[in-house]
Amino acid sequence: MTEINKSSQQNIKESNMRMVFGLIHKNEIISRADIKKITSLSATTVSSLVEELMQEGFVVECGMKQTSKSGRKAVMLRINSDGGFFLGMDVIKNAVIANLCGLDFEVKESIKLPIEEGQAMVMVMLHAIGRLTRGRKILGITIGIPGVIDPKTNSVISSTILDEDDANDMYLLLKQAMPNVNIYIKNNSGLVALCEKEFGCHNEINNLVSVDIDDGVGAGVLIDGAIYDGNGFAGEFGHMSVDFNGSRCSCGNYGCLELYASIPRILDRTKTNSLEELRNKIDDKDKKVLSDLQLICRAIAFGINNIVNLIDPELIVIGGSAPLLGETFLDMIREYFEQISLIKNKNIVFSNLTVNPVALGAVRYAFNMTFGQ
Amino acid sequence: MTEINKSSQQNIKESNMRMVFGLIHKNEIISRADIKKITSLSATTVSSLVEELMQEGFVVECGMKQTSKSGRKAVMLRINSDGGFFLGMDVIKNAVIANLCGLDFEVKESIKLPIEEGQAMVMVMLHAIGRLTRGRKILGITIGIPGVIDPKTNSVISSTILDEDDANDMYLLLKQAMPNVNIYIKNNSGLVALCEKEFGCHNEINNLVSVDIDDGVGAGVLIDGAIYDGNGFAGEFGHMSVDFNGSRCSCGNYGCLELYASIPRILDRTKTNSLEELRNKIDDKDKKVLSDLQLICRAIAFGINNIVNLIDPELIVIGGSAPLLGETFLDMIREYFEQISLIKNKNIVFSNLTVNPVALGAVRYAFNMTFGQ
DNA sequence: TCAATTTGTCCAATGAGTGAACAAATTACA
DNA sequence: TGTAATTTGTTCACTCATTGGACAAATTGA
Repeated sequence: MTEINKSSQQNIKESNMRMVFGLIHKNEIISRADIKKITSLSATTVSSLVEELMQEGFVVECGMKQTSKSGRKAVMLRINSDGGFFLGMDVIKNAVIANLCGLDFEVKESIKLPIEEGQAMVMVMLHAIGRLTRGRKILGITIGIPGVIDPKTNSVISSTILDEDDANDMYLLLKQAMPNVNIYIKNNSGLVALCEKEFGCHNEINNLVSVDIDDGVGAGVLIDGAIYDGNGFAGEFGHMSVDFNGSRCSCGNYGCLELYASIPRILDRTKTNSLEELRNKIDDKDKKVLSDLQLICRAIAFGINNIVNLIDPELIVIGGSAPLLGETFLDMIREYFEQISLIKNKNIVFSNLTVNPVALGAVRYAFNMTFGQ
Repeated sequence: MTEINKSSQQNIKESNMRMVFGLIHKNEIISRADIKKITSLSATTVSSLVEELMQEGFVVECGMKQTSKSGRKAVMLRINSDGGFFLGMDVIKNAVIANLCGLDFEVKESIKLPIEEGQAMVMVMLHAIGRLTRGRKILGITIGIPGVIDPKTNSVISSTILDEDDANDMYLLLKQAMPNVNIYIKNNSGLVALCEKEFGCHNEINNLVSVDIDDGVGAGVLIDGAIYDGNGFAGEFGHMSVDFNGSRCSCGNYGCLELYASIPRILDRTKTNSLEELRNKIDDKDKKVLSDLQLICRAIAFGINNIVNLIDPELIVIGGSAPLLGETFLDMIREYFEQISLIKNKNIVFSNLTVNPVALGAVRYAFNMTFGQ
């Protein structure tokens, strides 16, 4: 028999509690009366929900403030940033980066542990978790991995950087170490997309694609505010083809975007040795380099246009190392895009995040799973 | 101030009511006791919800049946197929096709009204609505349109077949004629995708893309069981490029899939005059035709692979006129796909629907909006 | 100083869901 | 045939989240 989720009074309370918490979180400081006005919950309900949030240590009162022309001052409420902590991890080829954040998403502590040759990756992760979580109220942990994860079982199906043992046992070993904490394993590209939505200063955009240009080319897809994984393989943007007569890629496809637009390929084609050198030549308007970049930017524009023609997101954010190349590079992409696109004036921007977007996205993911987006 | 939706007891009831109705609908006949077991609602609640559904005329009792080894027979429940009606419309270049269905989705009545030169399309639609709805309890109407619709206002932003007046006033005029009925205006490709999910015999698949190959090439995107419109332009699959060195398309892009895979282009390239002729030549293993089809099928495979690398749906359903070409055609596409894909054994099938998928999808959309999916 | 306003708590009432008790219907078996 | 066991579905008293009204406290303005 199928299991179905019935609704009960607990659902109402949880949902309203999340809403109230979300409001306090978003508004920095707010009074019970204003929460009542915004939510149209009754004063009684607001008071009782706030009371419970204070009991749990998530919310604190912070003085009185005049909020209207006349009448009694209001007691202001704010998040207690130390009321609970989330841990977000970015697992890369030879290191594990772990950030610990409070409820205000400020990074309280951050460590980067190298992974030595032959060392089991999971052990390094456990070490990082041990160091950051000691004695703290941990509400959730998210691990960002380059690879395919089965969303149902949390198991890593395939990854370019994990060996089989690491992939198989990861979730269980982590869960064993932190049995009372929710642990999420997510593809890193999706976390970047979430980070862009939540911290990228794009206001209230819920459908976006983040394009990551680095050693490889990937994409994170955000739909209705949530990371979209498809069957686990969503976001393999680097292996979208823009030329079915192009050369063969290691993935088996022909004319993949990654063959044009990964950083190594870009350096190769422009005959430069580093991003700094390339950036300087772009800024110096080096004719040869600008001409070499044409094909690259055109390929990227075709890739983005293919995304737009399929899922028409509100925003495309280009991140990874690409922003280091400067606005000229972006403008070239935009120009090609406008030439070929059915939908004009699409919002295509560089990421303006200065933090590690995987680790911070990971923290935010755990937060959203705990408190609702 | 932002408006936010609070939860109340009414939400619980509505949600549970939908669940119970959905169960009865899905199981054809079922007893209160079985509903209790499946939902884990209390017997009291099940009885009271069923009572209300019967009052509204959506559900009827239909005799007793032994459902277990021993004990009292159970009173069986089923949907009252005449308890309410939905109207779904497929608006094409020169005609309006309207289907009226009861709660069992059987087509009770269907009409196709031609649109004469110079006639206002909305008038024809109103005429169809008038004829089919008279004296019936209408629960919802969905109009399927080839074009871009603003999901917030229900207004048609652009369409290849509607003139400006028709596009602007459509929703308001329809609403005026049927003020008490919910009216939805949706892009036709999305409705096809929904129809495939609900009636295409693909069990429990919630992420799929339907590819429509006809005069044009389009796609409907279904994500988590719901039609995904993006900003309104999602599904312009025909203008995905597979060759950035290809010839220019009327849309401004180069190497669009539509230049290879629309039915007119297919007939053109294979030098045949009709789909029947082409089908016969394929079945006769005409070497020339099979060779001409290679490029077409390869282009389609590249397009599908691009979809898969971006959103990795569980299933790709190819519909429109393409299934008339037979399994050989599909196998050629699959073969090319396997050669180039990162993700193997993707489910790519022909549509097996024999009904008008836009009109039926439209009915289902209105149903889902009323009773929840 | 008093009226008006605003904040936030207390209290009785509403309504959705629950579990226990129970009557009715049916099978199994002595 | 009669009785025990099982199953179905209803009635009733109870729980819990939310609500609206009453009310006290705090504050402004006249």
